[in-house]
Amino acid sequence: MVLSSYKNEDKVLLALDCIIFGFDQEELKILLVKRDFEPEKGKWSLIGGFLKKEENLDEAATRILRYLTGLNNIYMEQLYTFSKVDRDPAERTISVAYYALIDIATHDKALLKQNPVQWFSLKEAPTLIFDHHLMVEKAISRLRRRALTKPIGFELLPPKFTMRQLQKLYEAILDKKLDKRNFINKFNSLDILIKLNEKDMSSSKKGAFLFKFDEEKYRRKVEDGFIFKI
Amino acid sequence: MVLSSYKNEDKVLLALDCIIFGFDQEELKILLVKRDFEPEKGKWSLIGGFLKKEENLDEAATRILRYLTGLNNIYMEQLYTFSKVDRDPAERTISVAYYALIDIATHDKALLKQNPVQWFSLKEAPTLIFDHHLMVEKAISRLRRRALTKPIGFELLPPKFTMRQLQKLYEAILDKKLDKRNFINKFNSLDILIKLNEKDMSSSKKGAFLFKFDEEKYRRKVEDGFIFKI
DNA sequence: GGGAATAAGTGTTTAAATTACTCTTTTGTA
DNA sequence: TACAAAAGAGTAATTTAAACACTTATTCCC
Repeated sequence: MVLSSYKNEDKVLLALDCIIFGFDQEELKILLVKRDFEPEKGKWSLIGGFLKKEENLDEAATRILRYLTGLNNIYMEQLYTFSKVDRDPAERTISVAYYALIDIATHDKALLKQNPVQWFSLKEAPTLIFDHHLMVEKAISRLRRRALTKPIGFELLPPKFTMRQLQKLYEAILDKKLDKRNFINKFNSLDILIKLNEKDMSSSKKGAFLFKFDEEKYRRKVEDGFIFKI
Repeated sequence: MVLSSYKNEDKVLLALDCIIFGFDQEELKILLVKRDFEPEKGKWSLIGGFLKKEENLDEAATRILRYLTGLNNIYMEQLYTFSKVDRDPAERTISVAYYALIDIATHDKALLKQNPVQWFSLKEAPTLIFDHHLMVEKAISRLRRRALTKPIGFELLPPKFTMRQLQKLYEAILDKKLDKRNFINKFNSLDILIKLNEKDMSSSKKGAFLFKFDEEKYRRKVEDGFIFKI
């Protein structure tokens, strides 16, 4: 059985579901869609789709996300494959979960065109169909760990951001308050940010300097054995 | 397409492949099988099989492993799902990789009955079929990270082991030398080992005390917020 | 124009964790 | 009985993490 040819094996439907994280300067959000077909029509769900014969999973996830947001170049990562026998009551499907990170401010216009999708704060998200809550839970815990060892947080911010925004993002991801001075000292010691000669005046009278992530410098440091660890 | 019913979607073959790690008191090994069917008949491969309609992936991985080793209660964890379109030249298959940890000494007899399987040291393993080398690579890096934050190493040791054996295991997993005193101090401070009133006399004249992992104590500590970190 | 309000920006001290490091003990075997 | 072979045990130095509070710049309002 295990060691035999595979002519007579069962085939299955392979779905993909995307946990799309966004950040709005205050809290982490996820993008959900109101399902417009059975089963579970009218309920909130992760964005999903099915794998096609001619594509691999990363490509399928990208296609599904682009179909929804109209955007390429989104950070995505495969999360886990969910396979409970009756997870979808309509038909046996296995679902590979991906998570994506996008900056809400930059991408909101494209999304707003799509009627049935909506951002929900993590803490106020509605009940989801199937096992989607498990997927979200696992995605949060992966994001939390990943944010400490890879600079993926920048995917959730605009290209230029203040230190305050960066700190608030990490506080949202880790769900705990951080000390301002320690945070800034730590990040400065990593030496992967470029301080711009520009201030953001929207949040204070003094104005806060804008920074951007120095992707090239980061890459070079990694090549030299540097490990990002906040 | 994404938001439509799923009557007409493509179905695929869903395979599983298991990276089985073992430890023989000196180095990390993986268990491979000589493939006895086409394609790639006669070449070395990970242990694999296909998902059946009535089981989920964890169950399938357990079944496949039991079929091979005759054993239950093996530590297994889902690793990643591989989906390159032409990864299997015979037919489009998606493969979910699992990795398992077993103590070679305890389980070797059962394995020896199975002719086509063989242990290979990681550094001397033969070329593998398909994308199995990617699976192994990813499994090693997962194991390496996991071993630092979960006491999974004990799965690779006999129930009773010496401090020396434990250290050698960690050295094998992390692929670097560790300082004997620091290692022992660190582990003692975790306070999850039971020192037995028994010595292993096989490796020295003085004899080395045997220890065992206190699973119950570990569980209780975790409940109190303890995080294993070596 | 002066003062109040608001958030930005900045270092030091203390505690904790990690690393580096070597000699003595035990006991079986020659 | 002495030699070989691995076990066992503690301290000092360094690095990293955590706690902590005041000054500065600017706008807005009076």
